[in-house]
Amino acid sequence: MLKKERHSLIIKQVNLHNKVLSADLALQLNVSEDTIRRDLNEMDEAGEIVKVHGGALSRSYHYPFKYSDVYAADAKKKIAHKAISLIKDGMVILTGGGTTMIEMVGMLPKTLSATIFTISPLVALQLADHPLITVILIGGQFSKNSQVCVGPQVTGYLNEIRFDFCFLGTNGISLSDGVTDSDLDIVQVKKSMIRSSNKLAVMCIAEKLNSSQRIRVCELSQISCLITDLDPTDQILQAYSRENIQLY
Amino acid sequence: MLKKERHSLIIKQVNLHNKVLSADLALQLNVSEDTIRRDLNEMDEAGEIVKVHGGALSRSYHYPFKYSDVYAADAKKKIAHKAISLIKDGMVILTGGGTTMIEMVGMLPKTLSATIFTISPLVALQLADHPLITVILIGGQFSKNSQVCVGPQVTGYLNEIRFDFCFLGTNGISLSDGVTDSDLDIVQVKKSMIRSSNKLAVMCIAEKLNSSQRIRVCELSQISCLITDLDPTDQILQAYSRENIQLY
DNA sequence: TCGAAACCTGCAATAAAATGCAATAAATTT
DNA sequence: AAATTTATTGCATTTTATTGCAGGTTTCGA
Repeated sequence: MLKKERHSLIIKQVNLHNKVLSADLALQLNVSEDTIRRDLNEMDEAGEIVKVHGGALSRSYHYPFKYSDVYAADAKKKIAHKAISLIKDGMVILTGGGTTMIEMVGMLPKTLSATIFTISPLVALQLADHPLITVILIGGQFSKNSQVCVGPQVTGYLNEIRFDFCFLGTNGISLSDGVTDSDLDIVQVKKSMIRSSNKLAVMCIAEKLNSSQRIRVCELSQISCLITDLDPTDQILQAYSRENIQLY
Repeated sequence: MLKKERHSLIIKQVNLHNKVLSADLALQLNVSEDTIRRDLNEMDEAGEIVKVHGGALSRSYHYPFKYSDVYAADAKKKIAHKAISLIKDGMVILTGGGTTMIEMVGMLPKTLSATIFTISPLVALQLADHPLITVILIGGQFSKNSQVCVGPQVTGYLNEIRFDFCFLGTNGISLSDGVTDSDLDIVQVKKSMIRSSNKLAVMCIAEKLNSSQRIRVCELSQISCLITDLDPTDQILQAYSRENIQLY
């Protein structure tokens, strides 16, 4: 039994059950628990699973989305705060998902009246106690990774409507590649979202600036506003300003 | 049971009910209350929940609570458990919202493969870590009261598809009025859901049996299965059995 | 204020992990 | 092909983690 072979079997197990016990794996794969532990540690290093005492968990299981966002929470709050200033009474807005977005809608003033279309169930739920905002959840296949709706149902639906403003979070933005993402389904939806909106605001924490993912979402020229946790006068941002992007 | 696994389960409970009691968790997860307390303390440290005397609260929603208000999840668990036994591999299922429903999908065995359409964002989210179930969230206007999607978008969409089974919770069911509800938007959606499904399973806790709300959802004759927390042989249920309803 | 319930602390039993080491298996070089 | 290096594995030992329990203390709600 090759090590790689073992690893792929372990991944399968983890994906299927969301958890594995070292002892079980040792028995199944007919190696010592020490070997399994070493395997799990390597796979944890590689980010494939999360090693815990006694075994391992799938990443999605270990970090229940809602609270994984202690990460860079301050930055996201700052961004959310700036984003809100762009929203005016009566606007029809389209939003993606992500912790920053959830943070943002949670901070919307109770006196603001607007219509928000979203592909994110969490965004909708967050708005459940807002008195004046009408929420339309755009349905489709639910992507378990990103916890938003994707697929042809979503893109087809988006074709029929025009929005004032589209708010998107991103994991990659750079001068050379524009806005990029790692999941093809998401990218297709984001492209539709951008196409259907008059203006596009991209929200990005500073550390993701000038980094790229695999798949292109859009060019810099399509962005109206770039919202980061940095000061708009920050050196790093000036190159984006030259692309006709309004900085916040 | 892995410690982190327990933590994940606890977070789910907290998100679902906004609060948990240590004693309940100890029973459910089959560990001592001391262990639960240690878990809750750690999770509080990590910022995932808020520990309070007697249990824990969700971070986003921590109001003080008394010992007196214990949520009656037991009945709902029983119902959920019975409902699951109706679901077979490969089925295409439609579900409404409500805590019982969320409880149910959370308990679905990881080896079950099925397609679940739902109007409830919470149901979709609850299924995010299920390896084999395809989730389609049906979009539309998000109803803030009931936390599900309603409106013409939903009913229109439902017209196009046929489902094997529809699962609905209800607040009112009686011999004279059939299934009833208090929210017109919801009722319209429920009617569509029933029309699009071959079979209808209604889930109802015992105390709601033989009670009526304002607006009619459907006749008893349209119900295939009635799932309660009572024993199917219970006296109260026999009248329903005479209506050709299968009792669970 | 009182009694019950929940809490905390330290302790012991058990289980899992880390570490160092030797044996074997693969890969690489000569 | 032989020799050398490197990687992998299992085992023994030590260290750490997890858990339940006993006890004394605090908190809660009536």
